[in-house]
Amino acid sequence: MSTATEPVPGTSDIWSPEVLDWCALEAKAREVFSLYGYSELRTPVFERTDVFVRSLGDETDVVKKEMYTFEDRGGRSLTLRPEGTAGVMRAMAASGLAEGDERRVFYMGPMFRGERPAAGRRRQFHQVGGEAVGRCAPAADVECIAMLMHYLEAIGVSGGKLLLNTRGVAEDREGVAVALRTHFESHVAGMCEDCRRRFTANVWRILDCKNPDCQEHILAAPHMVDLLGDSSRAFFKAVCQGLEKLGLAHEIAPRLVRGLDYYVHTVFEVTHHGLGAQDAIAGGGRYAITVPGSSHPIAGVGFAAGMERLLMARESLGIKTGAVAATDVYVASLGEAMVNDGVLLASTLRRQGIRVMAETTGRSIKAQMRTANKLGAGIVLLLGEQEKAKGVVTGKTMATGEQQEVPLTELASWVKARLPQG
RNA sequence: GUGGGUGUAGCUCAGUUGGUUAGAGCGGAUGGCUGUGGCCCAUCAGGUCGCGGGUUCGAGCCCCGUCACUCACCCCA
Repeated sequence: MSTATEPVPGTSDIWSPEVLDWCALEAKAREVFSLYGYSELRTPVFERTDVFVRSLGDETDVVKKEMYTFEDRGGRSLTLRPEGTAGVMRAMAASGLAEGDERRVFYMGPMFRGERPAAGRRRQFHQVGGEAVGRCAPAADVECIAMLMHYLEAIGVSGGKLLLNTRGVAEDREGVAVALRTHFESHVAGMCEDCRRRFTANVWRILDCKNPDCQEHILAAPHMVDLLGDSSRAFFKAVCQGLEKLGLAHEIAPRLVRGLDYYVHTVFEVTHHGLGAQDAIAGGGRYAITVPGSSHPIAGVGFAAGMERLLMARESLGIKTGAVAATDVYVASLGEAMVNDGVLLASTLRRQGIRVMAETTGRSIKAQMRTANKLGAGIVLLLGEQEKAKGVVTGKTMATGEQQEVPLTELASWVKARLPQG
């Protein structure tokens, strides 16, 4: 409510039980990705700025206006990672990736972009992604996409639409650019300001423009696939065939180019209805990235999925992790003098693997019972002067209301026998 | 960065054409005779009406600014 206690715009506090949904996404990621030979990699949350500028391309929106960049005390320019791939490639180069070596890693964690927040868009958001480097082959792309679709299925996100396109090999790009410029040359004057700039800076991106004034010319533009050389076309065709072989439905999206410059060949996106205007839940493609300080480009294919959006998709499908009771057992201490005995009792039971909360103030028994009920405790253990004198506690099963005196020596097994899972 | 919507109790929201002590539901605390939860009843706590100016005899209601949230554009996860 108060401005001072509000988290910074575009960031948020994630409380239980929502955290349980996050844990479920993370657990499934580790489970599914390991089936494909991927291992987890944790890279720093910030990198030297040029790691991103060089990898993503300095004409991209991310680099131009969305990065959180700052100087450290030594005057180095550092940047909070706006995506995961660049850092992963830097780590690959740092660890010494041998020629011909193949590596598969996955990651998950926060990313940062200084954009205006909206539905499904935060300044700190979270991605789970995977990268397979060292092989440039259509089957590698197919497997990467297959793994992503497998993951979506595993977390219950059905109904996603896979969009596919190709950007071809680097050698073809100049030819494509020339063809696109030729097409747009006569129309560019009547197009939007961004497109006029893109025309000289990065023609490809014109295809991405959503401005209605530009649509007519964009729709008339030649399709990417038709402008590419034979080898690029063959690669793309092989990817499509591979997906068909696995029964993975996909739709060719001729104008899908994606926002980052490092992509070559295959690019893809998975969209999902019912998320609001930001309907992409995952995206990726094949890339060739030369990290600063390294002479060879690293070839790979990867994807990233937005965890917030996966959660939104799941919610729109009615999937929700149920709230879990805060505790199984509540120790009610009758009177302040009994509190320490109650705390000791709780401590003992926890060593037996039982979830216990103990009264700390010795309020009225009524108040304690209300608390126990609210916490969802299945069992309440009452500890008063009477019980202490006899070496027992009064155990009450909340669902039935029945209660009995239980000797301390038998307490752990008595409780365990009455817990949900035994 | 641009535009729209919103901002009243911990939460969800009422609040009449500006009018005096700002309300409800939920939640919370306590109690309903000796040491017992849920249902019910009662009492209590809790609000600088986002913040700052202005208009007015008088502002939660009107005006301006500002901050925040939210949605959309741009772009993407």
